[in-house]
Amino acid sequence: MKALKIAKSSILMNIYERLLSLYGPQGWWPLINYKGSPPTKTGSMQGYHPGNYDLPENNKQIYEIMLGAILVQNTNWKLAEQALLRLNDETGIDPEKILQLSASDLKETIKCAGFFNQKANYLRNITEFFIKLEGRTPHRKEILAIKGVGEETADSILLYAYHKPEFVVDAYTRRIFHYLNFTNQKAKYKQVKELFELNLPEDVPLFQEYHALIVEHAKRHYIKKPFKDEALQEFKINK
DNA sequence: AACCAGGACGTGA
DNA sequence: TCACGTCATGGT
Repeated sequence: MKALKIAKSSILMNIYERLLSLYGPQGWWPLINYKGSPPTKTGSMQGYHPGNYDLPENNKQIYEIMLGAILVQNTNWKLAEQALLRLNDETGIDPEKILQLSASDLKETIKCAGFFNQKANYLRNITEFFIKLEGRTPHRKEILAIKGVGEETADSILLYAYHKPEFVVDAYTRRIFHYLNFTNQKAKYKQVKELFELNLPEDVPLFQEYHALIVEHAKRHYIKKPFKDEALQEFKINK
């Protein structure tokens, strides 16, 4: 049992190193309010602040990560970012000003990111939450209690905005590690999360970069079926 | 022209 | 608990 755990740990690190050497640091979480960051697209070697794991550097950036985490739900970052930039134009990412926007204005502003009716509500929910925090770091349960925040979004906020060692599991993570036979399709969120958290050192920059690399890798090899993934073929578990 | 995107929620079984 | 349906725009 312990031997298996060590082996898995080693393989997970090898996969990480492989992805990192393939794509380089991704510069997550992308921040528009980051001086010296040209608003370009994310992706391999195109992140906003690759290799900088000290962000966010202020409360506004924490709030920006929260907004982005909602906006990017079930859409791509390019569109979420457009919505974020428009919100920035209108409010400067000021929570009070965002609450002052009318519902219709808010919806119109974020329309490009899809699901704008519910996301407008979710943005308000998380904005009220953020204001009430008054700079305090929230617990996972508190964040999960916000309507519009599920497990992935909560972990994204904790990992990238608050540097908490919570591994983020998204659809891509499931897809890759199911393909490699590390998890089954129907594994619950917590199970997949623990595959990483129990077999990797509790290292925030590692968790941040790993998740970002998974997304980049999946975009390249796990969109069209059947999946091939020659880059990680050697790590596939035979069963 | 279907299919997909860095999900979450409500519902009925 | 769980399997589905729903939410919606934009890119390929």
